[in-house]
Amino acid sequence: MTDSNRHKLHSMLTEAGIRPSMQRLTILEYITSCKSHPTADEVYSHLVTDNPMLSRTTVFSCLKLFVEKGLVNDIDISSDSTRYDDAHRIPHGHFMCRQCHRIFDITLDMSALKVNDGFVCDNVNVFFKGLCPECNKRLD
Amino acid sequence: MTDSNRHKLHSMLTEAGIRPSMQRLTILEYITSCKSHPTADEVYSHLVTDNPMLSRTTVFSCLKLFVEKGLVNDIDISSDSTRYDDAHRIPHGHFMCRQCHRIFDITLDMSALKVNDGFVCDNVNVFFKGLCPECNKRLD
DNA sequence: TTTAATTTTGTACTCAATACAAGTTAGGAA
DNA sequence: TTCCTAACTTGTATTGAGTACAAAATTAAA
Repeated sequence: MTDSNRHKLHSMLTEAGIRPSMQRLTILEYITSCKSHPTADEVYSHLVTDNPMLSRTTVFSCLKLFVEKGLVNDIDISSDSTRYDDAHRIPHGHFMCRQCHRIFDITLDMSALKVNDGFVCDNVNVFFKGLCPECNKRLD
Repeated sequence: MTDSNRHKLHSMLTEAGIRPSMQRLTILEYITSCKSHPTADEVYSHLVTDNPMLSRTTVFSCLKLFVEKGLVNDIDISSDSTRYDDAHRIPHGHFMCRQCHRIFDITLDMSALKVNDGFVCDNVNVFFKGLCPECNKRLD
């Protein structure tokens, strides 16, 4: 991690009202640099090799905190584990392939999605399911 | 259940390629008549009072089958239990209140939501989260 | 320093969902 | 009808993502 990146992550945490710690910086660094929409256990497995003292519980609780503070989005596209995504990207939808189970970003105009009067919405998700181009070709 | 309704449910099952059974008719009848987006356990708890021999496992497996065959939609709007919704309604979005945890239908033009070329989509979900009118008023 | 508050860690636990095998039911052939 | 086979249901045991909790470690402030 570069010093400038570390400083940026540090600011993201403090601006969100989260006290920075090594664990939180490490986890946020991975989520913001990762494009695979990992589960909490995948984040843990990846980080624990270089941080042997890291606890699985810490990963779960940090990710939960990040979601509460709006730094990270949680993606409940299927009933198995929750996946996580950097919230500082242009809003987009997600596509889950039923065959390979990968998650793809889908460019969308999310601003068109409005709720009825009286409802106060702080979060929108658009989830698509089906076959990704690769799996569709393979199964043809 | 009226005879005409029973006949309609029977057709829904056979047309979806599902062999009708008492359990399947009972579960489908409840889902299609219910507007509360129940979890599998809620479906089971409600039905078991009048059907004491009904098994929790049967409810889970029937609902899973209905989703596979497109009779019912599964709503994974939060990371706790999956909720179920009649698929024979006009497509709509869902709003989950963070306070009372109820799920509300949101009228939406879902046909505007398209995926990138190459992807084959068979299912779309739009999930909103925030405060429902009642809870928003109460917390003001 | 000392103290108090916060964070991390590890273990134990919860509970939605599933695997599995035994028991039951239903449909088709003879 | 009766037999046979396949499909369905049931109950128990199990899985695994996520959480509760308390002790240990770290940090901020006085």
